[in-house]
Amino acid sequence: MMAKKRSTMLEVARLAGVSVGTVSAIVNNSHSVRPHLRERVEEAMRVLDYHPNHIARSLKTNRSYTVGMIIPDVTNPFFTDVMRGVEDTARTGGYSVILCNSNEDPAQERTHLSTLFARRVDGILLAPTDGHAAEDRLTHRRFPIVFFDRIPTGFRGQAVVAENFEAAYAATRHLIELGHQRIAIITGKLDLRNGIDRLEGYRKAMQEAHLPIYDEYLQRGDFQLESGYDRGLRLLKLAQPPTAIFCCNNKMTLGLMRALAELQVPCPQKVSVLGFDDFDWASSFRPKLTTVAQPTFEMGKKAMELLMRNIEASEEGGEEALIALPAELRIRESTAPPSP
Amino acid sequence: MMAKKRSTMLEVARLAGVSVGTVSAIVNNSHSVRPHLRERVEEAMRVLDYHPNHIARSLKTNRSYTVGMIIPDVTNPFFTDVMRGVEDTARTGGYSVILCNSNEDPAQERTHLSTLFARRVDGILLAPTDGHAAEDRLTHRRFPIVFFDRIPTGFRGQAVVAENFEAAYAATRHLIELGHQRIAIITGKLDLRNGIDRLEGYRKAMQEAHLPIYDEYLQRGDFQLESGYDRGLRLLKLAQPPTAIFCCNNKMTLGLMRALAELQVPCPQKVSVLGFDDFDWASSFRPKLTTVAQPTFEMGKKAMELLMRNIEASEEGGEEALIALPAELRIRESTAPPSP
DNA sequence: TTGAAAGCGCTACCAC
DNA sequence: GTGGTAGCGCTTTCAA
Repeated sequence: MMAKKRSTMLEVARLAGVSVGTVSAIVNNSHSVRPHLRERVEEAMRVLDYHPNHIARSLKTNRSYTVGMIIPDVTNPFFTDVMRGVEDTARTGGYSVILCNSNEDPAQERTHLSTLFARRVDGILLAPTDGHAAEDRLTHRRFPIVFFDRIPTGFRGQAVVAENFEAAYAATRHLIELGHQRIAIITGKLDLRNGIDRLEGYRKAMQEAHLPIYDEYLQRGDFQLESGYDRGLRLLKLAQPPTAIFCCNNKMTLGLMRALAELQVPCPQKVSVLGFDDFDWASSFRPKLTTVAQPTFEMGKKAMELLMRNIEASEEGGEEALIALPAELRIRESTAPPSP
Repeated sequence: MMAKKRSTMLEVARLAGVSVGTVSAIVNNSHSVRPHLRERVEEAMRVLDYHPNHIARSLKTNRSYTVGMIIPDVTNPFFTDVMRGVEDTARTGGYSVILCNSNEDPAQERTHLSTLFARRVDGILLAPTDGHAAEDRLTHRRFPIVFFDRIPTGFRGQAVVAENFEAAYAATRHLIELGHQRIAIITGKLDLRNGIDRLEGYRKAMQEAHLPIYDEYLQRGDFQLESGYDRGLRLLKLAQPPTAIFCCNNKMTLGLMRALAELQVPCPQKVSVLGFDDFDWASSFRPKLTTVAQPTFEMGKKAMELLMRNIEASEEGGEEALIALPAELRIRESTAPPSP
């Protein structure tokens, strides 16, 4: 069941009684063609069900108009929301995107990276699984690559992220203003700058308010559901449990909520929960989750725009660019003043 | 910041003092080459950091080793779970997958379809947004395409789906056995076979139990969150509301739960909820959701395997194939006997 | 076993 | 504005 033989530009040209150059001009809108010719050509394309052969074009132009996007977790709505922004922008710019899932596994990330190079993608969008992706980047230096959401510590290059520090600061402030004093945090991976920045935002707010940060209140997670569940359990079983928990991403927040339910700890009556990342489902929860909403679609859009500029730029362009997008605190029902 | 110029097969050939044919033979292992030549060539490839140009090969062989996958909603974990199965299998077979999001919009679906054709993907995996995709398929007859999850009514071709009828029947039976008599359903799109089959499974169980199906209890949704919310509200505000609701996909179930919360209707005390599609988050809910779990990863795997066979098959193969995978009822806390 | 050469379908350049 | 044509890098005959 092979694809049936497709018609070529030459066939279209013959049927319309013009040259391939003219057909090409019409397909690419490269220069103007007299209306009646254009019409005839368009008719011929319709008749022959002509679809331009992208492969041939790529060979000639040395551009595949395809980019690769590697994300750590396809089942996380944060990343798929970003993907929507990427795809939207890509389509507008005439690019397709090959989506790869690294499953939070550095080895899979590497494999995908080299597959993408072999496929001659014009550029790559990457949310790395750990802090070592920079090395890969160096290996392929001068190749258009834009990081998003997550960037390795000490990274220099092009990236689009949220204002993680500011957002975490604002989130913690909200908890403090509610009257909480015993505020815990479940952090993300700390070899990634978003993980660190969120922790630092929390730290600054706590210090400013002269609130102590107990070691047991600082739980290190890894952005995955299990770690939220596990650290949550640990926190709740403390002799002196926190009255509020700031949880650094959506998956971990889900795990945390599971832990609360299991221990029958009422939220927000007994403990307030504030999660990073908003998602469709956050407001379907009981209680509705208070969250920090990142501008996901926007992040994808900006990242893809940056990448396209990057690709289109001449050999020169190696300029660094770190775009930080503001996030928004959405106060709902999972945060409340501590019970007396 | 263009990718740096890559070396070509001709350059390798020259450096090694052989012809391009010989280099090609070595790269593809197509026929044997004398050891000392092979060595010289391999050395040259190393020196020049040669990577075969996949694009040029595709142009010649008319195979891109890329497939397209079109799903209606990237943010729906059901589809991304299927995607994981697809990607896994694709990688093993040497294929890459271009993921496209139609956003439940037939127009976007069409656009993607033609982009994919232009890119000369070797085949397509499709979960259509409506019942008309078949037409497109006819247009591109003999092109390897495998449907999954959703298939247009009256469709003939290759597809992988869940045993929707059986699963819906079992789900409804569960509700009936719990003692419910007033059981409502929020259906999916009814021009898609999965939507219909789930409705029919429900219908059969109801009829067998001699339970009436009131018109107001049969609410037609469209697989999107809003419709679950809206139909849920409608159902709950009925003079005689149902004591159990069977909701035909995950997104709508979320909407339904939101409606319940808003109206402060306790679940399962006042009304039981049984949702189609299981997902990570289902068990983080309060109450934990009783669901029908489809074998998502498996579905992706099977669909990709079918597609690859399809692609590899000679012109002959037009055999139809409808693979139906069993689904599993996961009883948790959102279903209980009706209150007296 | 190896080399020479003809394209794959398209773009881009140069005449006209 | 339009047509002719030379490749892009590779695979694949066909001779030698």
